[in-house]
Amino acid sequence: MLPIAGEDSERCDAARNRRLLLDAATDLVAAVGADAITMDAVATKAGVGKGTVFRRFGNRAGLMRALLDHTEKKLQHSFMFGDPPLGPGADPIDRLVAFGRARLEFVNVQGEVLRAAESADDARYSAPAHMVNFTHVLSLLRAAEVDGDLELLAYWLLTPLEATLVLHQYRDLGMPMDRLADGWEDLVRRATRVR
Amino acid sequence: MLPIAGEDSERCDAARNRRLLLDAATDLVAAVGADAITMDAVATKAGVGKGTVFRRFGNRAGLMRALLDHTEKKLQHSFMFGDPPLGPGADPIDRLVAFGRARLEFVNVQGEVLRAAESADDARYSAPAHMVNFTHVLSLLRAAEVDGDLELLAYWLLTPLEATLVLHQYRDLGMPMDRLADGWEDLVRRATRVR
DNA sequence: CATCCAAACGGACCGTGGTCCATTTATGTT
DNA sequence: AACATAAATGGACCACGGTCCGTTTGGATG
Repeated sequence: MLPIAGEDSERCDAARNRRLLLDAATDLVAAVGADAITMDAVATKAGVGKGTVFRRFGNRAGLMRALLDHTEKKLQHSFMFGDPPLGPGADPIDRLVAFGRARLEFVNVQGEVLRAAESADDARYSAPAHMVNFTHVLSLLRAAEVDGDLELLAYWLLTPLEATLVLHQYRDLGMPMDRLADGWEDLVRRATRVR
Repeated sequence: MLPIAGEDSERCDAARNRRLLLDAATDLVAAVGADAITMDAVATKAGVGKGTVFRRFGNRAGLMRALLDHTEKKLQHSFMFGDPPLGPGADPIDRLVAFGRARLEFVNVQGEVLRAAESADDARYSAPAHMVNFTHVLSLLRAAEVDGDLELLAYWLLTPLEATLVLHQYRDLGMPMDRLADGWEDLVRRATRVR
């Protein structure tokens, strides 16, 4: 059998279990919060063995990433193909600002899961989701003809949007999201001002 | 007995065990690297029970923080009382730049331990060491009469110096430290340019 | 339908971080 | 010196992430 190009053919029982696991995980997140979830609990709730969870998702962070996948893809689609100012057509710097605001909103909603997904220790900055964001920011910086070390700048413009930091500022320090968003816009405009 | 004000009186056996543990941990870090160290191993090597390790340092990150304490204090002393451009006397922005360079050098040397100390999940940005750096950066920004949301700016200027990111850029991506340092200086000068 | 095997499965098992509490010990008081 | 007590100790214990491997199963082939 020839698998359709790019399609990840998965045995049907495997696919069914993936769904069971994602549904179970979603329920548990809603019930007790992402931080309190154990892999055992997910497996049990889905009615499969623990080994299956790890075979599917690799580790805890992988499961969290999978939970975010759908939403993350939607966001990616928005800034790649959606309407301005997020999507193509608007001024690159305005798009960048819109990206940051959208990302902050994302963190505001999916915060806990996002933080759990980011805590992959090793592969935090090489995770696909981060790479997509990085590439996007970098290309916007280039399009805006900003000068300087744009790769580094792209990395550093993304760090203020990381869930761990944002959640700390928002929840522990009580900084409103608006403040973070406005501050980020200000940072972007300063950092990208052509010399 | 009245403990001397501010002095943390510690029973002498406790103090002795603290030293034993720190020495053991230092040796182990040198021998196998910070990432490979287990709390059991430290306890055993020091000849004490595991409970003692946790009583002293709270958790793994706490032990790592304790390992860094001496060096970290020296760095703090340098930028608070040392010679310019790191210490007082120089232009605030120049001091800020010097701070970043010194910090990057610190990460370059103590990278692994620093990363292990930062991964405190919850209390990463409220750790004393981070607070000191934050306060310092904030006061420099104020001294330079930079405008804008200086608190946020202080947070965001510190994130490029975090061990996890720096180690990724340096080791995984092969970015030389000089590049990071120069890039950071550039970022600082842009972000602090008075409107 | 019978055969075959790569893929998937599940749960026992392991290592490690962290907790608990009965026991020991340092130190100030009488 | 004997006592009192708060602090310190240590190691059994627990929970959770992650691995391993003998067993089961989907589904392609003849």
